[in-house]
Amino acid sequence: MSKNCNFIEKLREVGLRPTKQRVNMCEVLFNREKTFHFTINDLVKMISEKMNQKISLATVYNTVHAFEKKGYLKEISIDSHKSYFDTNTSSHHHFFDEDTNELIDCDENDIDPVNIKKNITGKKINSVEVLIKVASDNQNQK
Amino acid sequence: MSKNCNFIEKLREVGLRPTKQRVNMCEVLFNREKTFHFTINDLVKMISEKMNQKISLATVYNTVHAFEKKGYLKEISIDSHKSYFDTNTSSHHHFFDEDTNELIDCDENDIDPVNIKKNITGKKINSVEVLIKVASDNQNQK
DNA sequence: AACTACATTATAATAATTCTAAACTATTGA
DNA sequence: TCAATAGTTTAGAATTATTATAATGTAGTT
Repeated sequence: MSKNCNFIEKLREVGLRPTKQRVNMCEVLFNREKTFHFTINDLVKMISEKMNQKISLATVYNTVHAFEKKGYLKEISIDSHKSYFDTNTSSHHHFFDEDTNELIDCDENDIDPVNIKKNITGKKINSVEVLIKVASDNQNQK
Repeated sequence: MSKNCNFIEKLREVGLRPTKQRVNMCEVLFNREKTFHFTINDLVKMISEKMNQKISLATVYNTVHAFEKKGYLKEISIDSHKSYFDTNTSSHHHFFDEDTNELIDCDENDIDPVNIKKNITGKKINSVEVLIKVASDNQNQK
């Protein structure tokens, strides 16, 4: 399990103690080919399964927020009831499939760079995010 | 108060009964020069002041959602803790000032149209929204 | 091994939103 | 005009999501 060691190192690098829960969470979140989008609920289930034992909800919240603060995760808010986290923390955009409630990364080729011509005076742009909501062609939207 | 009559008509048009609460809410929301951005909490306060009496929280939620469903309001979600409503329901983009927690409409001249080159197969685009988070130039972001 | 600081946990507390059912009101049409 | 009725408002309860608490546990250091 040299991957585990990787995660232990990575956690240490950002000043997070590599506890059993955090390493397991890393396995679930980052040991994948593709970017991963999830809700807290999704994650609790997956980690419990992976660890084969309960994990405290509070721990998942704490750890997700710790990862977010350290730049391992990014929050993507769809509406007041749907908040996702994304393991891809680079600047990129999203499709949201309203039929399946699935969040999908935009590929660089999917969308041209957003051209902001005029910014608020005296302010610096911290992020630019595009959210494209899609749904089945043959049914009513929303 | 011919404005009231306007609101009464508009409510009727979309099949909402023009109750005292709804008309007052319309006054607060739509009787303005500029687009208006607000949270539910903001709104409860403003309506109570306007009516000079309490309005039930449940009514505000109900009515905001009714207005949203009928296309009078649009929800803009910043993150899981900050959800705004916008009286400008046309397709447009936003700046979000992280210093002041203020949501600001992008003018058409502020940003070029977003060019989506490749959509999810078999899906129709329902909306495209850009959110530009800004903050003071001279202090740390986030 | 033992100390210390940080993490985890179950549970309680808080906050945001929705539900409920009783009271109320706008609309309809006799 | 007035009663019937269907939709609306309300306070408060219920639900859900998230955060706080404080006791226990664990990683890192000596």
